[in-house]
Amino acid sequence: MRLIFALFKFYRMFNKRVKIRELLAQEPTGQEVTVMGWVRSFRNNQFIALNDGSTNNNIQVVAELGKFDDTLLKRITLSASFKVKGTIVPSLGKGQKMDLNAATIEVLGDSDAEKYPIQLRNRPTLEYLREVAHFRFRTNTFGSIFRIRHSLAFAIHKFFNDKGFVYLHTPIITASDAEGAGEMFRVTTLPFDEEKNKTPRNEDGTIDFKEDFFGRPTNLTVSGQLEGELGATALGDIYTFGPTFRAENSNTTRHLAEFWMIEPEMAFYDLEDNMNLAEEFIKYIIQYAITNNRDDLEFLAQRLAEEEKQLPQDKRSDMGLIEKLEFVLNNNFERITYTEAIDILRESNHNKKKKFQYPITGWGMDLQSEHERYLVEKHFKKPVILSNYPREIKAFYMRQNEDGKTVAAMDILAPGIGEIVGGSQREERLEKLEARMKEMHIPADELWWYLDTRKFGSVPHAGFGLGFERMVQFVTGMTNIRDVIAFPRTPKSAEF
RNA sequence: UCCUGCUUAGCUCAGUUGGUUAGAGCAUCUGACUGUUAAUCAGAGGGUCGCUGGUUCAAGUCCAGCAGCAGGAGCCA
Repeated sequence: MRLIFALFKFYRMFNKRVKIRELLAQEPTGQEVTVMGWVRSFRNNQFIALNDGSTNNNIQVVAELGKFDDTLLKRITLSASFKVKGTIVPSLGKGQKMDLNAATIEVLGDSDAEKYPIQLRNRPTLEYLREVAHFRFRTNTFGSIFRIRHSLAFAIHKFFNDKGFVYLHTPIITASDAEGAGEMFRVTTLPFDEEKNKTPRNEDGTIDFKEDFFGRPTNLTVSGQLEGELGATALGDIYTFGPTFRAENSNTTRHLAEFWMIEPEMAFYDLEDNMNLAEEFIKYIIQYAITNNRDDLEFLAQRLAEEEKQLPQDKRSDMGLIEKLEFVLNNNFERITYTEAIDILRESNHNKKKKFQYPITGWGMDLQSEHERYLVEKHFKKPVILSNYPREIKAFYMRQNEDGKTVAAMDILAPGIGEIVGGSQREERLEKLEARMKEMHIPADELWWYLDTRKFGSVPHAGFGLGFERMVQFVTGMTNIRDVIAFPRTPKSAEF
């Protein structure tokens, strides 16, 4: 019995695939292993750099000269896939600590080098890689980005789970058109062939949505917040983490038509509790990535440093990527009110020299990107939490402050990214909420279910939304949001 | 949606004031070499100059329209 077990163990040792990340952490002691992966480079007709996606580091497979026939060697091309069995020994070369001396090399899938769109030595641009998004995963840059993206997503669930939050799945398809968070994508099964006039019509010529799948107009969600509040006012603390859709014609480095958002919503929280949670949350997930993705962050830090070398001096960052993240961890976010922000901006030399494209007209104005950037990047040089905005420039559901002018809103602004979190304490007083909805022409009858939370055991509560891709941008240092999501959806672009 | 810019070989880019046959590096292919490290060396093939129209004896180059992409703005996360 013991012999069978030993044989089995030996068999497994020799045949079970080991991930390259695990293998490289071991010491080379002549162990027999099987690895599988894709060819990154084939040097000297003898050395195969094999990568399996578990890390940017490759295992160097040594195919001893004369041991394998030419027809096999010809098939070792960029991105071809292989199963290699052999022995791990200390490397004779200088670039790596171990070699895999191949006993057998088995082709899993050929890769026609003439047609393969990415040549790693060519330094393909990020723009080009977006056009071959199905292959950009095979580059070091995107390998690192997507492993970090995964870590951040996992850390988010861990953070909230450890705090006893309930992960709530709010709907992707919503009937509510009243959230006011931007243009929506219509969801319908109605035919829209205008020529044949198949679209069902009412007598007055408008479209008859009673014939539609849900019997009413429906859209893709722009936010799970309102539904989230229903959960929070029963379960206590909830968070959502799902896709969100905005049909805005936005062409910027920080907008997507389909993106992922985290929206925690907490009963019995006030604005300050909300800010404390958001700051702790952001620091936690950054710390998680630093602890668990050191190699990938170092790779991206180097990539960013090289990219910035091409920029003029004044556009380069003061800190390296990892330095920047550690700085964020080790310092409190600056907390100021909107009113204080306006004062700072008004008194700034930048304003006095009339360098703002949009002048500081005074209290009540909406802050432009350039103003936010000035506060975060020039004045404080760290993340800033802005709170208590004028009620006129904020959403209907935000809690009205006693001054009658402001609401208990808070935005977190991050250097290089801008607004990364938007949140508020919610208006829990029915009369105040209804009055505000009336002023802002929000149809109360469509939101009867939302208002009910204020009629039956209403409680103070608060929440915020964090744009996941913007967070990934901040951690990876990628300047374009399209490079931190696997398959970006932007205006005129939905390939793959 | 607005403003600005870009579009030349598989990729990254040169291409002068409009002038004969549009170049380079890398990649690819062929050969050589063999402890390489983005391997190296030699040779070869590879182009509808984004699309449509215009100006001109002549357009990669000038003009207009369109498309796509990028950056900035707005909207926002």
